[in-house]
Amino acid sequence: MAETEGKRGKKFQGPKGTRDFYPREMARRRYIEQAWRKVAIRHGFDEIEGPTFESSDLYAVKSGEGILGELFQAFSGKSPEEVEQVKATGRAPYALRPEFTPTLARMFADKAASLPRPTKWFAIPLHYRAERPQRGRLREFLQWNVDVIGDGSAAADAEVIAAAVGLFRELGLESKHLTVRLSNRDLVSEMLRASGVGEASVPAALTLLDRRDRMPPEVFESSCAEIGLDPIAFIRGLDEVQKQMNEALAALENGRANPPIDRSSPATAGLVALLAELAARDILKWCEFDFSIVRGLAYYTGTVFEITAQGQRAIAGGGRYDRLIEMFGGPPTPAVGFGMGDVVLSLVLEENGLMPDEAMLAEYLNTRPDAFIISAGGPECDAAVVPLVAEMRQAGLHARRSYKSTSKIDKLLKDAAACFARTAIIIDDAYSGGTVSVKDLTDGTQHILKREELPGWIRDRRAAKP
RNA sequence: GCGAUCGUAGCUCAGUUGGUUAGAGCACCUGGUUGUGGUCCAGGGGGUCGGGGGUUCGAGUCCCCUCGAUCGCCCCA
Repeated sequence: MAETEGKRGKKFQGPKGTRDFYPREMARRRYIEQAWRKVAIRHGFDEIEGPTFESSDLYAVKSGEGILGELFQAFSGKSPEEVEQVKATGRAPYALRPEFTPTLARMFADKAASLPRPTKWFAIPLHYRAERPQRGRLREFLQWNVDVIGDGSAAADAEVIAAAVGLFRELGLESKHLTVRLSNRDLVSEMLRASGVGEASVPAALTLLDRRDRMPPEVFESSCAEIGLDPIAFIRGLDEVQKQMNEALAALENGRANPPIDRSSPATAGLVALLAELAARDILKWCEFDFSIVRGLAYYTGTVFEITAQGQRAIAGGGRYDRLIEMFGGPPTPAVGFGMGDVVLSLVLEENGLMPDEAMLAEYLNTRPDAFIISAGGPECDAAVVPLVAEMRQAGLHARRSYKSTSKIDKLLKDAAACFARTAIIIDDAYSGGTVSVKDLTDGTQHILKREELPGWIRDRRAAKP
């Protein structure tokens, strides 16, 4: 049961696959959100946001059956027709957003005429998927979406990948922790056609390749046979091109001359162009080609990639979707982007000891109190605490005090340290003369100051610290 | 949607072959009455053992159902 009857009334559990964010967890969440936002802005992306729920039809436009089955559906229940529709069809008129790309495509299509090319957008929305929760996968999660719209060049592909790598660098992750695995659907499709797969069977073949690792070899082979593909020869050919491309990547990274690559294929030429763009952004060492990456979604067109850490599900995934804006009623517009979830990212950070402790989070998130005011005298000193806190706050400082009933200085100072206050303002008998003692809790030094000097002194002191 | 394991205070756990008012550490609160920072001492609040049902003289301890978490399958936007 989700609720239990206790002496005090009902007790509820949170819904399956959701998280409660107490201050400690919230600080970690803010840390990730802030890094996402900071890095996206640094890379020239503007933040957008859309509704938490959309018309179900929006997700039906480009999705397969499986995806619709994972939707959290929503309806107002206000009109009998609506309720009837849900009963009859099992489909509600709205759904909580399972991904952001349809919203983004809709938003772009609506204002396409007035938007610059390229348009660079990012978002940090909550997403909802009615899946069975597992490690690294919940039913409600945050996802960082980064997209370049209106630029079909390899430069745009590299631009979004560079943003992902920039995020990893911001958080202290290194190329040894993560790999950006690159592929290209056009290249794989081209090779499929060259191997005798009919045009109509190419999408099925891509899906097959995507699932290759998750099915028994016999099944894979028989399925290949059905669409006229010789799996052994094809995989060998694919591996050969992959090897060539990875050699080219290594050569470029080490500043050696490019080994000869067959550039007669437009797709191969595209990959070479992508390499040059990645090199220009100094992120080659994070990347490698892996043509087994196909991505499940049908709407991907050219470059596709996944970012993985050892032993984890993908931390991010994305690619080029040049047809999607058009499908949502906009002009033909190339686009590329990726999504990165907070759940796996958190796991990877924790696994590598890169999640900051409470004190570091307070510093990074700027939540350390500037001043913690305590009384060290008689009742008149006690009475001065609240007015002084108010005074500091009016001066724009983050001021706190203790809510304990004790008058023991050591316990009050402990209270100050517990919230990582930068200074403790100690009101003692000198207060009637207009001075207080200020203890700098970061270095232990203590100073006598006039009351009116406090805000300026605290600010200067704070600015002087690294 | 399927299978496996687990579920005792806010957290980490202990609870002998079922037996008196369920324990510890940490955290939290209050004291140790003029005292300067993660010490020390004493005291206190807080669990009816995820929830429901059953077996039994008696269940946290056995059985069934259910909720949740974890791992795998499906799926993975």
